Amino acid sequence: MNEKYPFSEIEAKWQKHWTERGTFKTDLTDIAQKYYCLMMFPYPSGKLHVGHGRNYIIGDAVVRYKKMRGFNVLSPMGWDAFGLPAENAAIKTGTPPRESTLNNIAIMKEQLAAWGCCYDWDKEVTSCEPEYYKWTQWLFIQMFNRGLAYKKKSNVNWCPSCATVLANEQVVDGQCDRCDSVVEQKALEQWFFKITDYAQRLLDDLDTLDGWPERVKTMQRNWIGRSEGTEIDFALVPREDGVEDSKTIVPCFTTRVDTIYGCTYMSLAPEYPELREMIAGLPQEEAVLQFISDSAKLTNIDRESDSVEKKGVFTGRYVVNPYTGDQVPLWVGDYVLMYGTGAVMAVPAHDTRDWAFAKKYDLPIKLSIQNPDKSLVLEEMTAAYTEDGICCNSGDFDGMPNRGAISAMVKFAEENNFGKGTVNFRLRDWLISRQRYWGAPIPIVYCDHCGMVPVGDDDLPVRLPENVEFTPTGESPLAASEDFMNCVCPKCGEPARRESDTMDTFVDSSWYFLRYLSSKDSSQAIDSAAANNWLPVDQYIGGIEHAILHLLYARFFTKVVSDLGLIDFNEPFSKLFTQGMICKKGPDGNLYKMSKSKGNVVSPNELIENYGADTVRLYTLFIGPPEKEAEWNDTAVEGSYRFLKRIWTRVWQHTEILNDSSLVPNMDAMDKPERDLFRKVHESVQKITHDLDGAFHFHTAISSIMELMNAVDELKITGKSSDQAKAVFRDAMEKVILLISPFAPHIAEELWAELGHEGGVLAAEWPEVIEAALHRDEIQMALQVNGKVRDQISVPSAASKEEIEALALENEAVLKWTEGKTIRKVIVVPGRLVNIAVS
RNA sequence: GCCCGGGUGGCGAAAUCGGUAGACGCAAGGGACUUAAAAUCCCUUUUCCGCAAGGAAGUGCGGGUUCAAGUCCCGCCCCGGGCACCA
Repeated sequence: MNEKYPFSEIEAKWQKHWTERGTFKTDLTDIAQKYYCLMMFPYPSGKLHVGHGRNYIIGDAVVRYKKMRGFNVLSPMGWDAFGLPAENAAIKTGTPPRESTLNNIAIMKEQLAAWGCCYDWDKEVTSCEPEYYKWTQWLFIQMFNRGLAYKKKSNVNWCPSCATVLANEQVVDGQCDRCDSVVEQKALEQWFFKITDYAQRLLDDLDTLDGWPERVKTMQRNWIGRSEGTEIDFALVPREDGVEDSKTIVPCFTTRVDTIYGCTYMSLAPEYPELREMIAGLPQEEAVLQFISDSAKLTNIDRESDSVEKKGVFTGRYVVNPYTGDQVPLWVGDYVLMYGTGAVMAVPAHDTRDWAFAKKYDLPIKLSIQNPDKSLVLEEMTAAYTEDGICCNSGDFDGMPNRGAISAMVKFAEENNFGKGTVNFRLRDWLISRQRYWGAPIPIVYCDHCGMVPVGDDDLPVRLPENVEFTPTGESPLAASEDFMNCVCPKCGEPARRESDTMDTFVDSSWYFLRYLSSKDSSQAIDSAAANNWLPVDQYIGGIEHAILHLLYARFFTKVVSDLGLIDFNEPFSKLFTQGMICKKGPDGNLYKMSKSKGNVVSPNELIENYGADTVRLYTLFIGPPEKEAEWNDTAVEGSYRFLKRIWTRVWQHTEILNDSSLVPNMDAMDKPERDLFRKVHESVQKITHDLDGAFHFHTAISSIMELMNAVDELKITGKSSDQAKAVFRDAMEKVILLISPFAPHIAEELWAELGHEGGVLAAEWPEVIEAALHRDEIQMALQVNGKVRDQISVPSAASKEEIEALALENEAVLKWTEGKTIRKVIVVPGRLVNIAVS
């Protein structure tokens, strides 16, 4: 053994060892104690930085810990390889997306290995490879056949100058990031997945996810946004010029039907399908058309925002409030989005936004809820009254408490056939088509005779053609490839055209965790038996930024695949851990999440070279609570290095003692310092095990190991120490090595072998707590007077509350601070403190 | 704007159930060892008053509950994540 800590040597040695022995290859048939640990697979963006590393290091530490606890752990890895950046790079540099992506994968794989992060690479998936996307396409077809994939018109960001669809990321302050033209909203035929059919199940099943962070479940609940309300049909008043409308009913959804007698106008979304027809030829037409095109330049966030002033325009048309028979004006409002029915009734007296809108455009306001002391006077109101109260001006419903009136009003609507009680969700269907090249082609064929036809199973995959022009031309890149577009109809065999859109990359990542179990199986998408054995995933680990979209889509896919009968579970991930991001100050001095574009990335390569992977791992885990964001500090890395070196040196100094297996600790033979260290060992084991099994608090686990090492050093062991002292020291050092091994595996393996153990640290058992070792004869307690600590006393651990109180009351400091005062109360908290309240 | 988090020393942070605020580490200062440096080891390190003993204040801000509040309640301020085509 070398006095110096030769990290490069031992890290290379053990990484090779793990690979050669297949330590992380998982036998899928052994499911008695299975543990599926999954880290969100990365997008191959280039080089990994230390911010990415947090995810994999946390995962690897969990994998190693669970292995030591005897689990058969599955830890696979893959690549979310389709996406916008590779396509943008191709436009810029000319390197085909496939080439740059595969390059990046090779680099990132090496980096993972250099970190000591180990996976079962036999099960690797790469979403841009035909072997994978064939089955993404197959799943699309299953959904199409079940009516879960459908087409409809929808708005997209459109750059009129580039003649191309833009991703939200490419729109900066309402302008195209390439040419600065003002971006518009343009309605195009798009593919959707009917996730709204699953809204209720996605909501209900959140209650079963006990292993998910509460905040993620809350975010999903709010995103799904279930609300109970009423759908009411307002009849469109016929035009005076006799032109007939194709639709004469304007349905709207409201959660506040109790206010409907105060409805004084109605607003439509600018995208309302029949809007143009409704106003054609009216004097208001020009103004409305102008308004529609102005609204198309606003983002949804601005349109929904309460801080941006809402605009609207009168259509010239009226609708009838079916409760009152009154005609109310029909407006268009930019705050109304084309979701749900695309129409909202407006009650200015009882809705803040309607109040502001009515005041701005001088629309009538009508009171329909009176407050409990009946003191509301419309003329004196300065804001909408949104509290509960009593219905007024509401016909037969007058005098009813407004909440109670809702069911009566719904009943009335149902009896008179103009409305019904219904449930509305905020969740919208998932738009999955992209007018881009670098994605899985949507496997649909358009035939003049047969219409829309899914590609047959035998003809899958629909391969992405190479040699495609990526530069924007106004069409999907695939549409320009005649070889790709021309095909024959799977049904009638006549010449047909392919769908030229590709799928959202979220589709690829919504089922990869199912594919790992049979990634090489060319006969089916999912091996049902293997999936049923291994899923749900026991532990999913990834960034909080995926709290809603990815996790919701993965849950949706799992339910669909379950409905297809391919799996017998409903939720993909039993436990979820969301880690915080690593941030660092950028060149401008501000703190940002680590990313290439902010110029604040720290590469692991140099750090690993200078300090070793174990140091980088230890520091990454030590930086702070893993669920919170953390700021990277280059100089603090040194501390982790020093600690590992210290462990190394201690073993090097005492190899003789540490190799003497005849030294066995015996609690009866220990003197006080030995007994204290022995207790500390077991307190540490208890604390660290708790940290790893609970909240994944690696940072406090590592602190505990540091404290334990401080305690070990206090024993000041030498060759002349007693056998009992040596035995306790030896026991403590073995525990230190085992406890640190999930975090710093290379040095742990090396030292474990140095101590004469065979079979590797992963095969060693995780230390068990000896309860008796935790016992103390005396405990320290604080003495407080009026909540301020005035002294510390040591009391026998078996002392009763009365005995402790008596000891406290005769304490000198207590006497001093209570002198001349009246003792009101004495509170004894065993094991902690005594508080004496005086006045 | 809406939804979800967060705010504790010079810095990263700890405090598991309302019970001794600042564990552990970084940085800084002092010292030992050394021809010297590195490495290592020891000491100090929330702020203010004090030679000291000791005392007072203190967990973003303002209020409240309690014997006791970083922790619970009400109202603000600031920072981060998400907002459906970045992944």
